Amino acid sequence: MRDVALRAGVSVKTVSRVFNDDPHVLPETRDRVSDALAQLNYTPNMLARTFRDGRSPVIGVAVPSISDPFFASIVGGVEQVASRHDMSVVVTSLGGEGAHEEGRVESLLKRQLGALVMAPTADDQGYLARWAGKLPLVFVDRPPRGLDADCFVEDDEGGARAATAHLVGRGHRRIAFIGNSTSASTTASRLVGYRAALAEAGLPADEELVQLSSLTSGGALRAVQRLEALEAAPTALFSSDAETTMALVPALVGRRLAITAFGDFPMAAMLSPALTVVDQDPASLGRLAAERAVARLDGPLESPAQHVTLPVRLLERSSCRSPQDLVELFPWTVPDGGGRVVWESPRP
Amino acid sequence: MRDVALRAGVSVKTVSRVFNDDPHVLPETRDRVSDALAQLNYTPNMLARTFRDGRSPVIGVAVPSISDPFFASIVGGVEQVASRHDMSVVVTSLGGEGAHEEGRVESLLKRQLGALVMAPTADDQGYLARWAGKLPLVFVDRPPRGLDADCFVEDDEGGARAATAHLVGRGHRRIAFIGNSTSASTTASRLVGYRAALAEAGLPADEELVQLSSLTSGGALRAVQRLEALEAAPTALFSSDAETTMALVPALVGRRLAITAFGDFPMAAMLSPALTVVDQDPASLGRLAAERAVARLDGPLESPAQHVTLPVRLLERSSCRSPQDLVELFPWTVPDGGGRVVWESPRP
DNA sequence: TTGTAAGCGTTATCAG
DNA sequence: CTGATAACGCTTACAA
Repeated sequence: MRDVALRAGVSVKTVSRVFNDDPHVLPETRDRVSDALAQLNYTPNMLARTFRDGRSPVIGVAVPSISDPFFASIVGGVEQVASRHDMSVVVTSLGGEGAHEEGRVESLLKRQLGALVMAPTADDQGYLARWAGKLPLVFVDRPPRGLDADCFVEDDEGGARAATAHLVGRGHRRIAFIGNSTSASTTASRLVGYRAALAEAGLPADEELVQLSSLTSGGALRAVQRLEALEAAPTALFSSDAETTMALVPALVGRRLAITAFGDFPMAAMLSPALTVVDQDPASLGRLAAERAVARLDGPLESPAQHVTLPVRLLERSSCRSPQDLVELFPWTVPDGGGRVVWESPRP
Repeated sequence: MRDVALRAGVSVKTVSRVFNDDPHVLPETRDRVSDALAQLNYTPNMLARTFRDGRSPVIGVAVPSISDPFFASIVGGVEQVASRHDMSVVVTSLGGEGAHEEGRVESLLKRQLGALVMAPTADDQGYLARWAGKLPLVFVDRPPRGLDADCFVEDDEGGARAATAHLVGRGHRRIAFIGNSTSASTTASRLVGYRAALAEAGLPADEELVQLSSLTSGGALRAVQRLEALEAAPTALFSSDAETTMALVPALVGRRLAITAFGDFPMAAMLSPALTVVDQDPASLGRLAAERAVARLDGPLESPAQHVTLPVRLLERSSCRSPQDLVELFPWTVPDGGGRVVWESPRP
């Protein structure tokens, strides 16, 4: 920039003005500077600009796993809004366990983010209190614990209750709940909804029917086997999240069960039978969170936190027959661990 | 930081030293500073540090769409490596069309990225020449055009040839190619592979059988209908990418065709029939690209560009019967546009 | 309309 | 071992 100023015979401040389209520059001067700019093909150093005003035009996004399609959609939504506001998006995966959350998030925060959007994995976000006044913190999918902040979640309890009631309406009386650990608050809320539906139908809440399995396909299979071994085995399943459902599907091959799941996912409609699911809208979640963050950035940081619950919809497909009418699930598929390698690229 | 120095009765430089574990500090001084640090709960300003050394510890990732599971996995791979090296990841979606590429990428670059990993969508990356000397540029999935740079792609041609040959081996003689626009170099290479397989089998290259459809499910359906209307309709399809395949699946409901696809995707093994696919490894692609970027960051920027082609594998599942033995595809599914809404959360 | 000076938070340099 | 000073590139406040 100094070089440009020198070449154009002006001060650096004038160069800065030209760059920022400050109207108080003589057209003639402007041209001279523009020429110099072009000749040296000067690129402004955003880092310096950013440093100067102390906050970077960056929205941080922290999610359990960036490669999970659900969270990838949230990130996509955030990115869409961010780019409209000339902000970038930095992402961080937290891992499922919550152990890394604080470290990962703190290291993001140290970079003077403009705002943070996060789906927490740890049990407590109290450590964020010291940041709360400095930048907008917006939670998505899961509310914060030990901290009050803006939050966009979906109607976990209502959706789970509707999905369970749907199975009850089909005549099922033994309905299992399968989900990952209740450390995720979404799972806890869905469990509440599930139990509410059973209670409303006057069905007993049998704890044996609640399986908090790990998310591997092996774990899902074991959970299903435990359920089958029960004296009064369930005729239907409610799966608490898309990740669990995807792990569960291979375990259900050839079995006879009805199933309803929280969370749609690619190809759920093309399975055989097509899965009846509670449909969420992760992209909107991301967009709304980002918009809230941007609004806080412009306006006052301190107004009371908003807690928004987005509606979800129960999408009926064909996976919920009545107990008498149950059919084999996924009858055509071959549960061979994903296929047989019949060719491979030659290695160099 | 000045406050800390004041409180500890030392200079800011000493505070800095304590912070950076500089050994040349008396233990006693160190303790005093540490106390002050804790009491004021000082947080180092990474932005300033970063500004000072002129380059930010950030890897930029530019992909067509962050919410596409394939690219989300690439981002996940990059992020994994980045976090091992204490770097963050900023992501940007380019959109399928290439029109926004230059703008989006330039605005990333202006932020003094440490390195850039990208899957280009435009026809030409010549505009990046001025950046090539300043930071590592690493391409993934698709090679750059109009620029030489490090590049990690998968064996598109070989995989497509194997997948097509697999269909030929099952007795198919009329095999269609469906993909998105050949502006993506991956599609172009796969088309080459497809043609090579036909040529090797002595089959004619009928241009009517090559359908470059748009990626919507309606577009896929029209492409299939055009193929069916052909005088000599195909008995088998080769789908050129996962996005196309996912759009295609609903269009194939109840039809009789064999199908092979480039690119695995969640639940492909659970469709009925399970899809035979060319399996890629996007997470590795991302990891390798990031590792290369980091290596260039440490070592010399200027060594010759490396072009690496990763092997792919053909995963046989059940979607490739012989023409005589063809069955209805996805017979159980209900092509009702994804389901019927039977319940919705009450709106506030 | 243009220029000067100061400062954002950190670290390298070099002197003490 | 510790400290003063300058510098990174840019912009704001103020002066000319």
